[in-house]
Amino acid sequence: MSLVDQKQEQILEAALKRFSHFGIAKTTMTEIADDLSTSKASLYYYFPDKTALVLCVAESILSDFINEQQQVLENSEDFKQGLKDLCVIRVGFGYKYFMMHIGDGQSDINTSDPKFRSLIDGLKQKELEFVSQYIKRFVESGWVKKLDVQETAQAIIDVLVGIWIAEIHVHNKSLFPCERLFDGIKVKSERVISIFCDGLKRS
Amino acid sequence: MSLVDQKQEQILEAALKRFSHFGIAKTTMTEIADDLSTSKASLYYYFPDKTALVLCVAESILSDFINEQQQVLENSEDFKQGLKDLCVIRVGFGYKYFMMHIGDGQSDINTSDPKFRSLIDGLKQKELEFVSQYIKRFVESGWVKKLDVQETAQAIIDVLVGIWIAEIHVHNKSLFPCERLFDGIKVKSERVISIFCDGLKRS
DNA sequence: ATTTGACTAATTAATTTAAAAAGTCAGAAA
DNA sequence: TTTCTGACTTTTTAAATTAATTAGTCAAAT
Repeated sequence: MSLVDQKQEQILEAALKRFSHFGIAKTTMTEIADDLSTSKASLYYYFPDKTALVLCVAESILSDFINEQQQVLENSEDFKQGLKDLCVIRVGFGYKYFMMHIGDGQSDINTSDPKFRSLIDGLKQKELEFVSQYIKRFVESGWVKKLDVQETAQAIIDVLVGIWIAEIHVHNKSLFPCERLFDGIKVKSERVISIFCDGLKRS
Repeated sequence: MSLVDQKQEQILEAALKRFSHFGIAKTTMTEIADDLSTSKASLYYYFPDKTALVLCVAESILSDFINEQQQVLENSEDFKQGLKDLCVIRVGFGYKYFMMHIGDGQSDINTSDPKFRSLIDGLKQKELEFVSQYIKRFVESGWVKKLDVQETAQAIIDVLVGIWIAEIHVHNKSLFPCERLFDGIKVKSERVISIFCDGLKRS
């Protein structure tokens, strides 16, 4: 890893700390520079602007998010349990990075930025693919009945995203994430996934 | 019906028209009065304040909403079809009264108003009850397997609300409701309900 | 090649001012 | 007596102005 890359890594790390604690909007470039005992101008030597920095951090978090989910599904031999584990990972990430408001609407990120959009779209694509793949595996093993795997995968994702957003929305009075909120999301998601899986089982 | 009641009805009707077209915030008491060729002060003879008027309108809409859903379920002999019809009714109301933003977050209504809260809570209670009742009927008929009906009813509602809010959220760039958005909600809801029902079927 | 202090430009926040809407009331009309 | 209204006050909301902060630049230094 080159020296430039190392420095970039340090900056990303420092930015991530601030972003995940205070949110993107409440983090200034000067603060990140100060944390690294360097100057703001120096940051601009490594990143063209704040948006690029934010995008790098978001990309790092989100690809971890997606990869962990993929791994959990790939290593699961129990269809229902695999999807429940998926819920746990999703909630864990949501709790950890809540302040960044990546997923929900009140985002600090400019969600219409084409670079951000294409990042999100790519990850959604990948997510749809590995959930489809997961279902396909269990269709082939005979546990799940024959169906349109992609459509079904999309339905599962829709449900999880839906419960997620609805729950955050309803308990929105509290600006900060509380464990109770995320526990609620976990419980509801797992409950729905359970029924859902029964509906996919070969009868 | 007394003369006072009649006048109140007229006011509610006029208010509903404006509210559902322009939203609550963009409707003034003077405009409602003008529509009825009367004076603003006159409105205040029949309603103590704007909030009371809004609450009356909301109550009228929402109880219709709930009652139509209840009727559809009560008259359904096909478990899955009944729930799909429920989706259709929900989407229809959403489309009709979208501008009032009753359900979603960006509400023109002060959602923390205790009177509004108790109205909502009461209706949610009722909704949970008749969905539970619906499931119970099909458990007893043997079509649905034995399960905690209330928990299951809540899961169905969570899913429908979730898809609803998530979809509005994602396509939020368009300030106004478009048919495509609500078609999307309908399709996704029905798709999920279908799988869900299979999961509840006695095997 | 990398860093920096001192700079400008663009955003955001705070303050003030003006406009609009909510809400009141004494007295008129039915 | 019940219902209605114009003229009024109070409260909210919107627009305009100003001040402060932050993003982003650059010539000079390391």
